[in-house]
Amino acid sequence: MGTPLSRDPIAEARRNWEDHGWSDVAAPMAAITAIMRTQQILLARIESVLKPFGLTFARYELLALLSFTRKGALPMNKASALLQVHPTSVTNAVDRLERAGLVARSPHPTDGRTTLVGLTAEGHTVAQRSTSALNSQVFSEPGFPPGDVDALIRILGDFRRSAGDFEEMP
Amino acid sequence: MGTPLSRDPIAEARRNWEDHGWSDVAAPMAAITAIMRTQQILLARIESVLKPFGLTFARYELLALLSFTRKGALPMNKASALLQVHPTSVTNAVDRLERAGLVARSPHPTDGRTTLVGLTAEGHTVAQRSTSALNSQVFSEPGFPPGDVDALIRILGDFRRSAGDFEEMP
DNA sequence: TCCAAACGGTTGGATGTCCTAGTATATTCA
DNA sequence: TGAATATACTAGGACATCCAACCGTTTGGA
Repeated sequence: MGTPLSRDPIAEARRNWEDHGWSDVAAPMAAITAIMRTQQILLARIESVLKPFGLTFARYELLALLSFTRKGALPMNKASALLQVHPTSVTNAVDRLERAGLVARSPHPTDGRTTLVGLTAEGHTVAQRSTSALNSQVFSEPGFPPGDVDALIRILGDFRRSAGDFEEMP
Repeated sequence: MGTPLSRDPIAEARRNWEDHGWSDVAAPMAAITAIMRTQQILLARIESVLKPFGLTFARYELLALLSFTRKGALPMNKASALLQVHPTSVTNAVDRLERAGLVARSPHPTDGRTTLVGLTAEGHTVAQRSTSALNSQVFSEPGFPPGDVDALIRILGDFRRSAGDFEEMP
């Protein structure tokens, strides 16, 4: 995040789209590009808060997910489904968290294909502390006023449902 | 995007946050997580459309940016500023596009530090064709109704301005 | 005129994404 | 009962992100 540009590059792109005769898709293009940029900004903020815990957002999400389960453990395929990432991304995160001593793999008691990933005591502590940090440093000042937060939840919930993420009705 | 989950994992996470006493930040957390997931879905759609052109979104954005300049060329530092990515990301993209014959580097006429990156004839063609494909396959059916598109543009524009992206007032 | 500071771009590295392909295990169906 | 199919997870790889550090060039000020 260097010095601000004097003009909004996405508004500029939208004008370019309109100038080229693509007016009917200029607004969706701008909205989608704005989502990309907003994610990038938020990810950078989140990662700077997590860095002192030795975490990235991907690793944090797995720790947080585990911390909300009853036993602090999940089958890896379940983690992949709930985090909505490819199984190889879960393998990567578990590898790194295991190496850091925050989780441990264990075999499933009855299914030889399945590996459980569970929080260690230290993993539980780091999950709690990093969540506190995110709550106070990112989520309490998200950069959106409350009305916009509610609008985003509705708009992006509708989008995710229509994209096939889940079936729950509002 | 496998089979839909029966429940919205982000709504679930929000309930977890509320159950743990973090009600005041549960909604922003859900909004931010939804932005992350929405970006991921959109990126996957965009990349599947670009794949037949041998492009990724990062490479496409650079080609598109160049195609809107007068001479089809820009200094690399300018590209970095306008695309809002780190200079090393531009180096990476230029390397790959140059290798594919879609752009070429050239020295700046008067500033020995500066490298220009310009579209080749083939790069120009690929930029046009891939933009057409995105317009017809992604931007014409973004997954958001028009009212939501306008709301996103306003909300995310306000966010990006307050994050220091640009100074232009609405 | 010279030097320190800044700029531009690269290199090497860490990280995480998903793809393809492989192996081990479980399930289903004939 | 056995074979085909499906599932779970991994390995190797391509890709793109940004960080830290470096080198060459330009700029500005003493």
